Amino acid sequence: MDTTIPKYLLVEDHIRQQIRQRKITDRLPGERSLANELGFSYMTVRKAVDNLVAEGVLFRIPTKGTFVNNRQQNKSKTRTIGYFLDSSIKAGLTSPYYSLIFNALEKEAARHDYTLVYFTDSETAKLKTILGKLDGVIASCFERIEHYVQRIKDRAPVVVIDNSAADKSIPSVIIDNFNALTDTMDYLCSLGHQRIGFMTGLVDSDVGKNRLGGYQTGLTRHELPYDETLVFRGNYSFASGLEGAAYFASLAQPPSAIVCANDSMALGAMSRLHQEGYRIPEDFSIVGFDDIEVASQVIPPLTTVAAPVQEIAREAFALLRALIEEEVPQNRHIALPAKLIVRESSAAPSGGNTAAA
Amino acid sequence: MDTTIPKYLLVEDHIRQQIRQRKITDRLPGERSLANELGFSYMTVRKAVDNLVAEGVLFRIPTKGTFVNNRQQNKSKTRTIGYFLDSSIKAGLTSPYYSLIFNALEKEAARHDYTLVYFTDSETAKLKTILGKLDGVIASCFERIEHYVQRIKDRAPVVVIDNSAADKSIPSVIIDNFNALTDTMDYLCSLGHQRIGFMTGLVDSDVGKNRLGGYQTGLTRHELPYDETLVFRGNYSFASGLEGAAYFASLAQPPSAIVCANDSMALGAMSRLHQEGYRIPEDFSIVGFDDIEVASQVIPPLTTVAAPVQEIAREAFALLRALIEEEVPQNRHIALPAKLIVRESSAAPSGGNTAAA
DNA sequence: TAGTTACAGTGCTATATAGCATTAATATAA
DNA sequence: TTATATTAATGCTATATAGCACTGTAACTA
Repeated sequence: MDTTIPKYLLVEDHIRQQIRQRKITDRLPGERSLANELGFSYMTVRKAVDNLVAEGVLFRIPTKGTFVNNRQQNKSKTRTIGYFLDSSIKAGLTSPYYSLIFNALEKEAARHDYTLVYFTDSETAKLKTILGKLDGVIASCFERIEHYVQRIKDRAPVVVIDNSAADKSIPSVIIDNFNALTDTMDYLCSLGHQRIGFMTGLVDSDVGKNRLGGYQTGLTRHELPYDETLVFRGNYSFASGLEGAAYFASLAQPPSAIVCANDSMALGAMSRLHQEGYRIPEDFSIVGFDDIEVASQVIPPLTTVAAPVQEIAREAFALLRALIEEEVPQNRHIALPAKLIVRESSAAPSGGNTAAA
Repeated sequence: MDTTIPKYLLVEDHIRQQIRQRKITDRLPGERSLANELGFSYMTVRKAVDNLVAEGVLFRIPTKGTFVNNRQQNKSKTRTIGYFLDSSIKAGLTSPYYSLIFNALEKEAARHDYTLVYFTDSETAKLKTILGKLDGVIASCFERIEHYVQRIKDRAPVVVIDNSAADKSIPSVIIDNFNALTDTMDYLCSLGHQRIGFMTGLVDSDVGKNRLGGYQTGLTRHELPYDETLVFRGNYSFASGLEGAAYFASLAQPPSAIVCANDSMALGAMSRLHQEGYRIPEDFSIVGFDDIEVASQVIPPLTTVAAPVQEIAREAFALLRALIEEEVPQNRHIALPAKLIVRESSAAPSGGNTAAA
């Protein structure tokens, strides 16, 4: 979000990819033609090549060309694996959800006698240092998955969780967000809600898209119209939950229920609605997603979809182990169901529009 | 024989010589001024400096300058340091405070070209594996500091933060909790509060003791009696904040202000009091500790003591670096002041008992 | 006095351009 | 055929310039 990727890194990644895909096996195109081809300036491409040479990926023979260095590293088993969190969600450590994930992963690692270490985004040089000490990596990336993962992949096996890369060769473990949301909609409709608001997360990511998609499909399944004014674009933060709630409350026809793409926003929404004198669930039913620790403690306890963190950890770890052992996993892409947990923040609408049961 | 020496090599040699002759001992002139001084272009000088940085002769701190790397290479081998979090507060990753700390540490590490890795409690065998890959460790331990630290100490230098060990040879960086609390009490008393409740954290630890001690001393300074019923034993969790608030509200003579040993409890307290129909700050003034992210976002924004996380990170890192380089730090125990940030969750008591200013 | 704003300095990225040295292939000349 | 020049391609060095992001400080304002 804030960090724009330097172009020379893009070029590096591109070259790496070409090598990985065997499109380049020995000699690279000349620096100038590469520059033309990619649309970057000569000096930029040169810098990228320089770096790769420094890394040992490539080597140069003056007047002849630049070549791929084909000798491989030996992989040593350190029995340590890393959990990587994209810096764009590094504040994500603040996000209680990632704490759940981390704890679950650690538990799983301990069970298999692995040690888990957490690290986050850093420059390639440091990444190299770290990866040399790890057998494998489990990564949470929101955006630019490929950017990160490709760089890691050269050094260690990777499994992505909670998101999936366009490059389908990268194994992933995700939540079935779509069906979790249609379930939520089924539940709310069965209570009689007919105007249901949705507070999105970051809709660039798969997670965001699928939760929104589940909401929309849920509406159509129950023959409810899709109303743009009932969708608020949040960003997963408590603060945006506050905003969103204020927005919904200000509508001429406010919804009777608000579905939030995560718990932090749901808590923010409850806080704001409370403050403005509304009662929950009488005036608004609130539903979250993740089931973070406070969700069950807050008053009223939050109805939310429980992310199956332990299962995610288990599957991700199993996948990673297979990759480390150079086995071929049966299934490289796993989607896990998530279950709605009904607590007290949701109820039938009191506005009297109780419909079908 | 006729091979002309590249200018950037001349520049490199020049810089090397300056360092050797002690004409440059720490900070280099800026790249631009160096270019002017030597009569070469900026990019040429930059290339020379780039190379020296890659060699490890120099290191850069963006926005600050470029510096001579005086440390011997063999001391710090991995340029990776660990942040250890006692498993008793491992849920602490859930605790937003430790996220703040972690982020601050990482920033500081990056600035000195170190990589930070997070790990937590595990058996000695694994601890050994990890420590072999680290140059040093910064540790947060609540209980049994010695237990953990001694085991780490054999393998790598350690600095403890937010707590101090009985063994005074272990360096530590802590917050001046005591004075932070007396400041808080001064503030509340100046508003006219005379019955002030305190919600403790875990009182086994230094942190817990000193915050409680500051509260008590604050009372006596303002000639207020120490009343056991006004002290609730919490455990830093949101849930115990809920409990504590319920307890205070149930008293025959409830306090007009509640000081909480951290923000999570303060948020829990606000939630509960809200729920029971009390207004904040009219019925209860609430003060927290830490200044976590949501503290400023919640309604009403929370008055709290801001933990100086960036300073903690800076000092801890400086101490650790000294230990890694086997220098003798001037001061092995550092206490940093924390500042009260007044927001809207605190005000003069409305009960009419406004006393001395 | 305390908070805010503006600015200057730092390193970082990016591009355009110009010419050098070396090599291999090709064309030309003996 | 052999030798020599030409040419194009490679990587390498060098400079000028423009703007970004971050940070600490100095000046300003409330």
